Amino acid sequence: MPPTLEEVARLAGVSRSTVSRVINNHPNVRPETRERVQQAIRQSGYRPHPVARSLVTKCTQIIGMAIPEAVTTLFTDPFFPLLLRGATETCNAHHYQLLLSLFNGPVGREEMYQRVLRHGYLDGVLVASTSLDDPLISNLLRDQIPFVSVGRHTDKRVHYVDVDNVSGARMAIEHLIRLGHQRIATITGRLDMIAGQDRLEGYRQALQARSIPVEEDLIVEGDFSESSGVMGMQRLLPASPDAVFAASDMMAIGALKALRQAGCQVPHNVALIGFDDIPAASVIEPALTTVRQPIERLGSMAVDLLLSVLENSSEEEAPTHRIILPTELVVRASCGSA
Amino acid sequence: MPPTLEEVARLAGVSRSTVSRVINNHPNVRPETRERVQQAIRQSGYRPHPVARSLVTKCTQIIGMAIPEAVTTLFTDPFFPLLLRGATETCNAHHYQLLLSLFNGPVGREEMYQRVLRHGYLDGVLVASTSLDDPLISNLLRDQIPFVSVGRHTDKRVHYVDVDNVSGARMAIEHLIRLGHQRIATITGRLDMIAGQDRLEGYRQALQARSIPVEEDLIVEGDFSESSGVMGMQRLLPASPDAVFAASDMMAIGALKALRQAGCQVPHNVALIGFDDIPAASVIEPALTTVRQPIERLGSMAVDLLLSVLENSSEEEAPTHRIILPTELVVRASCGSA
DNA sequence: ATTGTTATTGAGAGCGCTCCCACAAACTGC
DNA sequence: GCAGTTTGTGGGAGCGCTCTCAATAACAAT
Repeated sequence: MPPTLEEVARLAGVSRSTVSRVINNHPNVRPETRERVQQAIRQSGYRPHPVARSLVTKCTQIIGMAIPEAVTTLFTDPFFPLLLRGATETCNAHHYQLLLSLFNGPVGREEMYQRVLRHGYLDGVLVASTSLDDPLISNLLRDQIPFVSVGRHTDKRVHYVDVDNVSGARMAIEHLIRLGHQRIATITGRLDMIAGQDRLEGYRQALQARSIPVEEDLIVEGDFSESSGVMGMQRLLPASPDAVFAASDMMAIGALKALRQAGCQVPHNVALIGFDDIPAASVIEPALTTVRQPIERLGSMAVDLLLSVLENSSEEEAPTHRIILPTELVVRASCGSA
Repeated sequence: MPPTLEEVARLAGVSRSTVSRVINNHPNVRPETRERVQQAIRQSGYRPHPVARSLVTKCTQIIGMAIPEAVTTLFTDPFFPLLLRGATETCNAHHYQLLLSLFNGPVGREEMYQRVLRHGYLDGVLVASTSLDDPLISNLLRDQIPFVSVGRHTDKRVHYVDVDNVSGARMAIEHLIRLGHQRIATITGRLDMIAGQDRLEGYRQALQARSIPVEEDLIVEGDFSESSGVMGMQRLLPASPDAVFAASDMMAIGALKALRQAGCQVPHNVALIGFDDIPAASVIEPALTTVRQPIERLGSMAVDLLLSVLENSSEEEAPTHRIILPTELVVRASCGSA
């Protein structure tokens, strides 16, 4: 049985309250008393019982990371592990804990929501990779649970952090234009996710900025997965693009396979560019030019933002925070060189 | 303010105790009463407060996943995400939660241990990818915190789940032998980790079973990382092996790069085989023959085992559980065909 | 010396729940 | 019909902590 406050108090010859003050660094404790109490704490090996503390303070120092479906997709690329890593590191630094909630599909989603998020142990929630109409977001808003979305969201009330997908995609396309490509196609990501939309938007913006017409038959919709890259590329072939921007590296890899099958050389016949910079991108032949995102920092900033939201949650209406991190073009072999 | 037991009780015209019985499915509640209480629960939208409950039951329904350093390594391959996925899924099924504790390096390790594991919210802990002498394990044993190791451990008291690394490696080598290779080299994993040792052991066993002498200059030590694969291969080249077994796919990819640089064709001059079956394995050229492990099941079984340990923790001395899952050889292009 | 102020401490309530115990009511058996 | 169960219910203590409030001690100001 671990020692309790009471026992430490007895050991130090003071009251429970005084020990509590020492533990929580309250002022108004005489230095001698403080020292005596600390001695008793050390001697007894006392550690505060977090559950008991939470019961009265109403906060657990635990935040949740909620990831709705799409789990299978997520696990094939390093987005998720890196995000997690950034988040846990920042959590550690602030003495918070991270609780992982992967919602595996819509089955039991509502039950899970109720059990885990609504009334759970959590002080706040990080929400990653939701589609735009995900009920999770609206539920959290309705129940007034403090949360931060990893990924831009259109609802005005949602705090979020995101990478600059629009300008990342624009950079990719501008690079292709600089290399002299004219018929630039794109395989988009899921268009019910804001990242998919934004990368497409960047594609459009870059072309328009150079007054290159946007041809709808150079745009096919994918879902970020490799197989959708294969299929997308196959549908794109008749339009004979001279460059392809895939909205994810996995799709770029799929496109590469499809191109090979069709007897097209990359970058000789068709230039190829991806998005994400997954480890495989530098390993495949030819190495993939792509857009890198600061995912780890994204996770880290998401936690920081959530903690600041938590801090001000009692205050008057705080403004909604929106943080956008820059992306970076990583030039490799897959689109040749100028 | 969410409703409490007390309020539900008042609403149903019964006592707190009776509502508690209904919630916890105790028998000895008259059906009519039970119905009336359930009505009140529904009406008030009551949900039990997990923290308050934990304070008295002494369990939180939360288990921790502790991963000591090596985080960087871990995040480059899909071991970690898959393990996490298997674990969370099983947790969900049992209405447990998973708390993630990544120990980023030895800095603050002790502090972290104290804060998170020793006196924390956790009912039990899953420990993954420790080295054999990791103080984490001995600390957990000393403090009698229920835990399960993901990865075999030599201490008799440690419950663990693992994949059969020995037989996986043996299968790989046997495959190479079947293809007629004689000078089979290996780049080992970290030999302070049991997985590294076991894969080397499998290599040895397979050779000895066919009475092929084990030459020490055909064995170089790596650390699972790509760069150690490059370096390992370079050191191996003078011994002119005709086949190489890398104890991880990342190292195999590194070895491939080194071989290419040295002007060696895979599989033409040298056969190459990896371990893990990471996504990149099927993408690179030539596609990598490798040993696949049921990682997701590993995570799932680890949780199951931990929960059963938790259940019997009050019982008399329960036996130590050791679970070994089979691995599977995935034949691709990198070691040619018979 | 007397009042006012501030630093230091302890007592006690209470967070929302579970669970033991007591009690009443209903039921058994001889 | 009365002791001896069994079943359903409520009262109350208590889990380990925080926090308000009152009490005391110490000290400055009049």
